[in-house]
Amino acid sequence: MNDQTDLRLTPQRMAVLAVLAAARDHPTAAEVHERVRTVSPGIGSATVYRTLALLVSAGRALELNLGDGTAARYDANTSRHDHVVCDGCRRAVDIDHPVLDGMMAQIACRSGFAITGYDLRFRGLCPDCQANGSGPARGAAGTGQQ
Amino acid sequence: MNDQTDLRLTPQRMAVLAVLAAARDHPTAAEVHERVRTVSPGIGSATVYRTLALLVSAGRALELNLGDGTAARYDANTSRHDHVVCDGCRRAVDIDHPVLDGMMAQIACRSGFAITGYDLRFRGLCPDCQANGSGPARGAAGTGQQ
DNA sequence: TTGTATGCAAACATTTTGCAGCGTG
DNA sequence: CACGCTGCAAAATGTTTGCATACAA
Repeated sequence: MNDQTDLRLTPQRMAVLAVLAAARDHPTAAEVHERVRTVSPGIGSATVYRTLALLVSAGRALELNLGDGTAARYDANTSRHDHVVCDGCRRAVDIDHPVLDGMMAQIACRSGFAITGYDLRFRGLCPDCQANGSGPARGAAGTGQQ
Repeated sequence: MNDQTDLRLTPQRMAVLAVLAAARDHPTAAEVHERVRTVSPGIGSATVYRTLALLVSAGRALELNLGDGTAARYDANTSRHDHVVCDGCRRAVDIDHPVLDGMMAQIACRSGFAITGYDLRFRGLCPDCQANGSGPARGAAGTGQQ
Protein backbone atom coordinates (compact mmCIF):
# COMPACT_ATOMS: atom_id res chain seq x y z
CA MET A 1 0.00 0.00 0.00
CA ASN A 2 3.00 2.30 0.13
CA ASP A 3 3.38 4.32 -2.98
CA GLN A 4 6.64 5.15 -4.68
CA THR A 5 8.25 4.15 -1.39
CA ASP A 6 11.69 2.73 -1.71
CA LEU A 7 11.54 -0.97 -1.31
CA ARG A 8 14.29 -3.29 -0.35
CA LEU A 9 15.94 -4.53 -3.47
CA THR A 10 16.95 -8.07 -2.75
CA PRO A 11 18.54 -10.10 -5.54
CA GLN A 12 15.21 -11.77 -6.27
CA ARG A 13 13.36 -8.49 -6.45
CA MET A 14 15.97 -6.99 -8.71
CA ALA A 15 15.74 -10.03 -10.94
CA VAL A 16 11.95 -9.74 -11.20
CA LEU A 17 12.19 -6.03 -11.91
CA ALA A 18 14.87 -6.62 -14.54
CA VAL A 19 12.82 -9.30 -16.26
CA LEU A 20 9.82 -7.02 -16.28
CA ALA A 21 11.80 -4.10 -17.63
CA ALA A 22 13.35 -6.22 -20.35
CA ALA A 23 10.06 -7.74 -21.46
CA ARG A 24 8.42 -6.04 -24.38
CA ASP A 25 5.46 -8.38 -24.13
CA HIS A 26 3.17 -8.62 -21.12
CA PRO A 27 4.21 -11.73 -19.25
CA THR A 28 2.04 -13.60 -16.78
CA ALA A 29 3.36 -14.30 -13.30
CA ALA A 30 4.25 -17.81 -14.44
CA GLU A 31 6.22 -16.43 -17.39
CA VAL A 32 8.01 -13.98 -15.16
CA HIS A 33 8.88 -16.84 -12.85
CA GLU A 34 10.19 -18.89 -15.72
CA ARG A 35 12.40 -16.06 -16.97
CA VAL A 36 13.66 -15.08 -13.54
CA ARG A 37 14.60 -18.68 -12.94
CA THR A 38 17.28 -18.49 -15.62
CA VAL A 39 19.06 -15.91 -13.50
CA SER A 40 17.97 -16.87 -10.03
CA PRO A 41 17.35 -20.60 -10.34
CA GLY A 42 16.10 -21.31 -6.85
CA ILE A 43 13.38 -18.69 -6.74
CA GLY A 44 9.94 -19.91 -5.78
CA SER A 45 6.68 -18.90 -7.35
CA ALA A 46 5.39 -17.41 -4.12
CA THR A 47 8.29 -14.99 -4.13
CA VAL A 48 7.50 -13.98 -7.68
CA TYR A 49 3.85 -13.40 -6.82
CA ARG A 50 4.77 -11.49 -3.68
CA THR A 51 7.29 -9.41 -5.53
CA LEU A 52 4.95 -8.59 -8.37
CA ALA A 53 2.30 -7.48 -5.91
CA LEU A 54 4.91 -5.39 -4.19
CA LEU A 55 6.02 -3.74 -7.41
CA VAL A 56 2.44 -3.03 -8.36
CA SER A 57 1.60 -1.41 -5.08
CA ALA A 58 4.83 0.56 -5.19
CA GLY A 59 3.84 1.90 -8.57
CA ARG A 60 6.75 0.24 -10.34
CA ALA A 61 4.57 -2.08 -12.42
CA LEU A 62 1.06 -2.42 -13.71
CA GLU A 63 -1.14 -5.47 -13.42
CA LEU A 64 -3.41 -6.13 -16.37
CA ASN A 65 -6.21 -8.52 -17.22
CA LEU A 66 -6.44 -9.10 -20.91
CA GLY A 67 -10.12 -9.89 -20.87
CA ASP A 68 -10.03 -13.62 -21.02
CA GLY A 69 -10.41 -14.94 -17.54
CA THR A 70 -6.83 -16.18 -17.49
CA ALA A 71 -3.75 -15.18 -15.58
CA ALA A 72 -2.94 -11.58 -14.76
CA ARG A 73 -0.19 -10.00 -16.78
CA TYR A 74 2.42 -7.47 -15.79
CA ASP A 75 3.74 -4.39 -17.50
CA ALA A 76 6.77 -2.35 -16.50
CA ASN A 77 5.48 0.61 -18.47
CA THR A 78 3.80 2.48 -15.66
CA SER A 79 2.78 5.52 -17.62
CA ARG A 80 -0.86 5.89 -18.55
CA HIS A 81 -1.48 3.85 -21.65
CA ASP A 82 -3.93 1.40 -23.13
CA HIS A 83 -3.74 -1.87 -25.00
CA VAL A 84 -4.93 -3.60 -28.11
CA VAL A 85 -5.35 -7.32 -27.61
CA CYS A 86 -5.28 -9.74 -30.52
CA ASP A 87 -8.18 -12.17 -30.52
CA GLY A 88 -6.06 -14.60 -32.49
CA CYS A 89 -2.79 -14.89 -30.60
CA ARG A 90 -3.70 -13.04 -27.42
CA ARG A 91 -0.78 -10.71 -27.89
CA ALA A 92 -1.21 -7.29 -26.30
CA VAL A 93 0.31 -4.16 -27.75
CA ASP A 94 0.70 -0.89 -25.91
CA ILE A 95 -0.84 2.20 -27.43
CA ASP A 96 -0.10 5.70 -26.29
CA HIS A 97 -3.19 7.10 -24.85
CA PRO A 98 -6.06 8.78 -26.50
CA VAL A 99 -7.58 11.59 -24.53
CA LEU A 100 -10.51 10.42 -22.50
CA ASP A 101 -10.10 12.99 -19.78
CA GLY A 102 -13.00 15.08 -20.92
CA MET A 103 -15.10 11.99 -20.92
CA MET A 104 -14.11 11.22 -17.36
CA ALA A 105 -15.63 14.48 -16.22
CA GLN A 106 -18.77 13.74 -18.16
CA ILE A 107 -19.12 10.27 -16.65
CA ALA A 108 -18.39 11.59 -13.19
CA CYS A 109 -21.15 14.13 -13.60
CA ARG A 110 -23.72 11.67 -14.87
CA SER A 111 -22.95 8.77 -12.53
CA GLY A 112 -22.20 10.61 -9.31
CA PHE A 113 -18.98 8.64 -9.00
CA ALA A 114 -15.71 10.34 -8.22
CA ILE A 115 -13.79 9.00 -11.18
CA THR A 116 -10.14 8.29 -10.57
CA GLY A 117 -9.18 6.58 -13.78
CA TYR A 118 -10.14 4.24 -16.51
CA ASP A 119 -8.97 1.13 -18.27
CA LEU A 120 -9.42 0.86 -21.97
CA ARG A 121 -8.75 -2.20 -24.03
CA PHE A 122 -9.30 -2.60 -27.73
CA ARG A 123 -9.93 -5.96 -29.30
CA GLY A 124 -9.05 -7.05 -32.80
CA LEU A 125 -6.74 -9.06 -34.99
CA CYS A 126 -3.07 -8.23 -35.26
CA PRO A 127 -1.48 -7.97 -38.72
CA ASP A 128 0.03 -11.45 -38.42
CA CYS A 129 -3.25 -13.09 -37.53
CA GLN A 130 -5.03 -11.20 -40.28
CA ALA A 131 -2.50 -12.61 -42.75
CA ASN A 132 -2.77 -16.15 -41.41
CA GLY A 133 -6.51 -15.85 -41.56
CA SER A 134 -6.52 -17.43 -38.14
CA GLY A 135 -9.85 -16.87 -36.53
CA PRO A 136 -10.11 -16.18 -32.87
CA ALA A 137 -8.36 -18.96 -31.02
CA ARG A 138 -9.91 -20.78 -28.10
CA GLY A 139 -13.25 -19.77 -26.68
CA ALA A 140 -12.55 -16.15 -27.32
CA ALA A 141 -15.85 -15.45 -29.03
CA GLY A 142 -18.26 -13.43 -27.03
CA THR A 143 -16.00 -13.58 -24.05
CA GLY A 144 -13.78 -10.82 -22.93
CA GLN A 145 -15.87 -7.79 -22.19
CA GLN A 146 -13.68 -5.88 -19.79
CA MET B 1 -19.90 -20.17 -31.11
CA ASN B 2 -23.43 -19.97 -32.46
CA ASP B 3 -24.79 -16.51 -32.41
CA GLN B 4 -28.32 -15.55 -31.57
CA THR B 5 -29.18 -19.18 -32.29
CA ASP B 6 -32.14 -20.50 -30.42
CA LEU B 7 -30.94 -22.66 -27.63
CA ARG B 8 -32.91 -25.30 -25.87
CA LEU B 9 -34.52 -23.71 -22.87
CA THR B 10 -34.54 -26.28 -20.12
CA PRO B 11 -35.91 -25.29 -16.71
CA GLN B 12 -32.39 -24.74 -15.41
CA ARG B 13 -31.44 -22.54 -18.31
CA MET B 14 -34.59 -20.52 -17.99
CA ALA B 15 -33.89 -20.10 -14.30
CA VAL B 16 -30.37 -18.84 -14.98
CA LEU B 17 -31.60 -16.48 -17.64
CA ALA B 18 -34.36 -15.21 -15.36
CA VAL B 19 -31.93 -14.60 -12.51
CA LEU B 20 -29.63 -12.75 -14.85
CA ALA B 21 -32.42 -10.65 -16.28
CA ALA B 22 -33.73 -9.79 -12.84
CA ALA B 23 -30.32 -8.83 -11.47
CA ARG B 24 -29.55 -5.17 -11.62
CA ASP B 25 -26.11 -5.82 -10.22
CA HIS B 26 -23.46 -7.92 -11.94
CA PRO B 27 -23.43 -11.25 -10.18
CA THR B 28 -20.57 -13.73 -10.25
CA ALA B 29 -21.22 -17.30 -11.33
CA ALA B 30 -21.34 -18.30 -7.68
CA GLU B 31 -23.94 -15.62 -6.95
CA VAL B 32 -26.01 -16.71 -9.93
CA HIS B 33 -25.83 -20.25 -8.65
CA GLU B 34 -26.94 -19.17 -5.20
CA ARG B 35 -29.91 -17.25 -6.56
CA VAL B 36 -30.95 -19.93 -9.02
CA ARG B 37 -30.88 -22.43 -6.20
CA THR B 38 -33.81 -20.71 -4.52
CA VAL B 39 -35.92 -21.64 -7.54
CA SER B 40 -34.21 -24.76 -8.75
CA PRO B 41 -32.71 -26.22 -5.56
CA GLY B 42 -30.90 -29.18 -7.00
CA ILE B 43 -28.94 -27.35 -9.67
CA GLY B 44 -25.20 -27.93 -9.69
CA SER B 45 -22.51 -25.34 -10.18
CA ALA B 46 -21.24 -27.01 -13.34
CA THR B 47 -24.63 -26.51 -14.92
CA VAL B 48 -24.57 -22.84 -14.00
CA TYR B 49 -21.12 -22.40 -15.48
CA ARG B 50 -22.08 -24.31 -18.61
CA THR B 51 -25.27 -22.33 -18.98
CA LEU B 52 -23.58 -19.00 -18.49
CA ALA B 53 -20.99 -19.87 -21.13
CA LEU B 54 -23.82 -20.89 -23.41
CA LEU B 55 -25.69 -17.65 -22.88
CA VAL B 56 -22.55 -15.65 -23.48
CA SER B 57 -21.73 -17.38 -26.74
CA ALA B 58 -25.34 -17.11 -27.84
CA GLY B 59 -25.17 -13.38 -27.30
CA ARG B 60 -27.75 -13.41 -24.53
CA ALA B 61 -25.36 -12.30 -21.80
CA LEU B 62 -22.05 -10.55 -21.37
CA GLU B 63 -19.13 -11.76 -19.29
CA LEU B 64 -17.17 -9.08 -17.49
CA ASN B 65 -14.03 -8.88 -15.46
CA LEU B 66 -14.12 -6.01 -13.06
CA GLY B 67 -10.39 -5.57 -12.93
CA ASP B 68 -9.64 -7.27 -9.69
CA GLY B 69 -8.44 -10.74 -10.43
CA THR B 70 -11.54 -12.29 -8.94
CA ALA B 71 -14.48 -14.13 -10.39
CA ALA B 72 -16.05 -13.21 -13.70
CA ARG B 73 -19.36 -11.39 -13.57
CA TYR B 74 -22.35 -11.62 -15.85
CA ASP B 75 -24.60 -8.98 -17.31
CA ALA B 76 -27.89 -9.56 -19.10
CA ASN B 77 -27.64 -6.14 -20.72
CA THR B 78 -26.15 -7.19 -24.01
CA SER B 79 -26.18 -3.83 -25.70
CA ARG B 80 -22.88 -2.03 -26.06
CA HIS B 81 -22.20 -0.25 -22.81
CA ASP B 82 -19.44 0.39 -20.34
CA HIS B 83 -19.05 0.33 -16.59
CA VAL B 84 -17.93 2.37 -13.66
CA VAL B 85 -16.53 0.25 -10.87
CA CYS B 86 -16.41 1.49 -7.29
CA ASP B 87 -13.01 1.03 -5.67
CA GLY B 88 -14.74 0.98 -2.30
CA CYS B 89 -17.54 -1.54 -2.57
CA ARG B 90 -16.69 -3.10 -5.92
CA ARG B 91 -20.12 -2.30 -7.23
CA ALA B 92 -20.33 -1.85 -11.00
CA VAL B 93 -22.75 0.52 -12.62
CA ASP B 94 -23.69 0.48 -16.28
CA ILE B 95 -23.19 3.63 -18.28
CA ASP B 96 -24.60 4.21 -21.71
CA HIS B 97 -21.80 4.42 -24.06
CA PRO B 98 -19.70 7.32 -25.05
CA VAL B 99 -18.66 7.41 -28.67
CA LEU B 100 -15.27 5.88 -29.17
CA ASP B 101 -15.89 4.75 -32.70
CA GLY B 102 -13.79 7.45 -34.25
CA MET B 103 -11.02 6.46 -31.93
CA MET B 104 -11.27 2.84 -33.03
CA ALA B 105 -10.46 3.85 -36.58
CA GLN B 106 -7.54 5.91 -35.36
CA ILE B 107 -6.14 3.04 -33.30
CA ALA B 108 -6.68 0.60 -36.15
CA CYS B 109 -4.70 2.84 -38.43
CA ARG B 110 -1.83 3.35 -36.04
CA SER B 111 -1.53 -0.21 -34.76
CA GLY B 112 -2.25 -2.20 -37.89
CA PHE B 113 -4.81 -4.22 -35.96
CA ALA B 114 -8.28 -4.86 -37.35
CA ILE B 115 -10.17 -3.49 -34.39
CA THR B 116 -13.43 -5.24 -33.63
CA GLY B 117 -14.39 -3.63 -30.38
CA TYR B 118 -13.27 -2.26 -27.08
CA ASP B 119 -13.88 -2.57 -23.39
CA LEU B 120 -13.89 0.51 -21.27
CA ARG B 121 -14.04 0.58 -17.52
CA PHE B 122 -13.94 3.63 -15.31
CA ARG B 123 -12.72 3.45 -11.74
CA GLY B 124 -13.77 5.64 -8.87
CA LEU B 125 -15.81 5.93 -5.72
CA CYS B 126 -19.57 5.67 -5.75
CA PRO B 127 -21.63 8.29 -3.94
CA ASP B 128 -22.19 5.99 -0.96
CA CYS B 129 -18.51 5.27 -0.51
CA GLN B 130 -17.67 8.93 -0.90
CA ALA B 131 -20.10 9.69 1.92
CA ASN B 132 -18.77 6.93 4.15
CA GLY B 133 -15.28 8.12 3.47
CA SER B 134 -14.40 4.49 3.00
CA GLY B 135 -11.13 4.22 1.21
CA PRO B 136 -10.55 1.53 -1.34
CA ALA B 137 -11.31 -1.81 0.26
CA ARG B 138 -9.09 -4.84 -0.11
CA GLY B 139 -5.91 -4.69 -2.10
CA ALA B 140 -7.52 -2.48 -4.68
CA ALA B 141 -4.73 0.05 -4.83
CA GLY B 142 -2.63 -0.04 -7.91
CA THR B 143 -4.39 -3.15 -9.07
CA GLY B 144 -7.02 -3.28 -11.69
CA GLN B 145 -5.64 -1.89 -14.90
CA GLN B 146 -7.84 -3.53 -17.48
C1' DT C 1 19.25 -10.33 17.87
C1' DT C 2 15.25 -8.83 15.64
C1' DG C 3 12.75 -8.34 11.87
C1' DT C 4 12.12 -9.21 7.06
C1' DA C 5 12.56 -12.19 2.89
C1' DT C 6 12.62 -16.65 0.99
C1' DG C 7 11.29 -21.41 -0.48
C1' DC C 8 8.45 -25.11 -0.02
C1' DA C 9 4.17 -27.20 0.33
C1' DA C 10 -0.43 -26.95 1.39
C1' DA C 11 -4.59 -24.29 1.11
C1' DC C 12 -7.78 -21.68 -1.66
C1' DA C 13 -10.95 -20.02 -5.13
C1' DT C 14 -12.65 -20.37 -9.54
C1' DT C 15 -13.64 -22.89 -13.45
C1' DT C 16 -13.50 -27.10 -16.39
C1' DT C 17 -13.93 -31.99 -17.27
C1' DG C 18 -15.25 -37.00 -16.94
C1' DC C 19 -18.79 -39.81 -16.35
C1' DA C 20 -23.06 -42.15 -15.16
C1' DG C 21 -27.96 -41.37 -15.04
C1' DC C 22 -32.22 -39.07 -16.64
C1' DG C 23 -35.62 -37.22 -19.70
C1' DT C 24 -37.47 -36.27 -24.05
C1' DG C 25 -38.19 -36.49 -28.76
C1' DC D 1 -33.35 -45.85 -28.88
C1' DA D 2 -30.28 -41.87 -29.31
C1' DC D 3 -28.93 -37.78 -27.78
C1' DG D 4 -28.25 -33.94 -25.13
C1' DC D 5 -28.71 -32.03 -20.28
C1' DT D 6 -27.83 -32.63 -15.55
C1' DG D 7 -25.43 -33.44 -11.12
C1' DC D 8 -21.63 -35.00 -8.70
C1' DA D 9 -16.96 -35.38 -7.94
C1' DA D 10 -12.40 -34.88 -9.44
C1' DA D 11 -9.02 -32.25 -12.02
C1' DA D 12 -6.93 -28.17 -13.60
C1' DT D 13 -5.59 -23.36 -12.96
C1' DG D 14 -3.94 -19.38 -10.86
C1' DT D 15 -2.89 -17.35 -6.58
C1' DT D 16 -2.27 -16.94 -1.51
C1' DT D 17 -0.82 -18.50 3.04
C1' DG D 18 1.64 -20.93 6.91
C1' DC D 19 5.76 -21.98 8.50
C1' DA D 20 10.58 -22.94 9.24
C1' DT D 21 14.89 -21.28 7.65
C1' DA D 22 18.21 -17.93 5.91
C1' DC D 23 19.72 -13.09 5.71
C1' DA D 24 20.80 -8.52 6.89
C1' DA D 25 21.04 -4.41 9.75
